[in-house]
Amino acid sequence: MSAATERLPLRPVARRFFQRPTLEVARDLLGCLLVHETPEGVVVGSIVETEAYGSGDPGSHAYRGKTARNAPMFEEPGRAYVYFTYGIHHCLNAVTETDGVAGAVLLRAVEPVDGLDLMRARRVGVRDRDLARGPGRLTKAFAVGSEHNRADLTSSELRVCSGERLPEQMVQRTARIGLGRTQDGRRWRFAVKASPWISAGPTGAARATGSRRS
DNA sequence: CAGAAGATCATCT
DNA sequence: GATGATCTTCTGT
Repeated sequence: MSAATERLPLRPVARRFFQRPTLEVARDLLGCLLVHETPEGVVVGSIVETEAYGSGDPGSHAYRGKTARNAPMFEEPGRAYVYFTYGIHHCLNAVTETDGVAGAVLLRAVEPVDGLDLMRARRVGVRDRDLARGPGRLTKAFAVGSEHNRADLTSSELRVCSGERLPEQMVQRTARIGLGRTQDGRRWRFAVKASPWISAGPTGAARATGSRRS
C-alpha cells in the first residue's frame, strides 16, 4: 500500500457506529475510509458525500414496507445494502438503525486515497476526479456488486474504517432535491464542503422530475 | 402478465 | 440541458 495509507490504522468501525439514527451515521461517515480488498489489489477512498434514507422518507426503498429487495434495510446494522438500478448501476448503502427498523446511508462519493491505478483500470478513460464521484461510479471503481449485498462492513474485505472526525465547518448538509421534502425532514445529503470530489452541486444535480418516455 | 419508474451516468447539442 | 442505455422491482389487473 502507498505511503498515504501506511500510516493510517485502517481499523474497521464498530457495529454500534451504524446502530444509531441514520442522520448521525450519514454525518459521521464523512471522513471515514472505504476499503475493498480483492485479488486484484486494494482500493481505499475517503468518504466525502453521503445520503440518509430514514423511515418516513417517500424516497426510501423501505417507505412502503419490507420487500425482497429492501429487506437488508430492516436487518442488521453495519451490513451493506446493494441494489441495481437503471439497468446499469449498483449503489452501495450502509445499513443503519437497529434490527427491525429500516434505515440506510447511500455512499455517494469518495476521494481516492489508495489503489488509484486499479480504479483507473476499472474506469477506463475518465479523469481521476470522476473515478468515484457519484454512487454508480463509486461502485464501479470499487468493484462492488450484488454479491456484496449484506456484506459485513465491519469485518469483510469490503469495510468502513475510521478516519478523521471532520469539524462541523467542513460539513455541508442539504435537503435532497428532486423528490420533495419529507414530513419529518429525514432525507438529507451530507458532503465535505468545497471538496472537488463530491458529486453534489450543479454537476450532480438530480434530473428534473418529469414524465418518462414510453 | 404488462407497464411504469427508478437513490445514475455518459454523451450529445 | 436533453436523452438513451438496460434491467430489476413493484404494482395493478
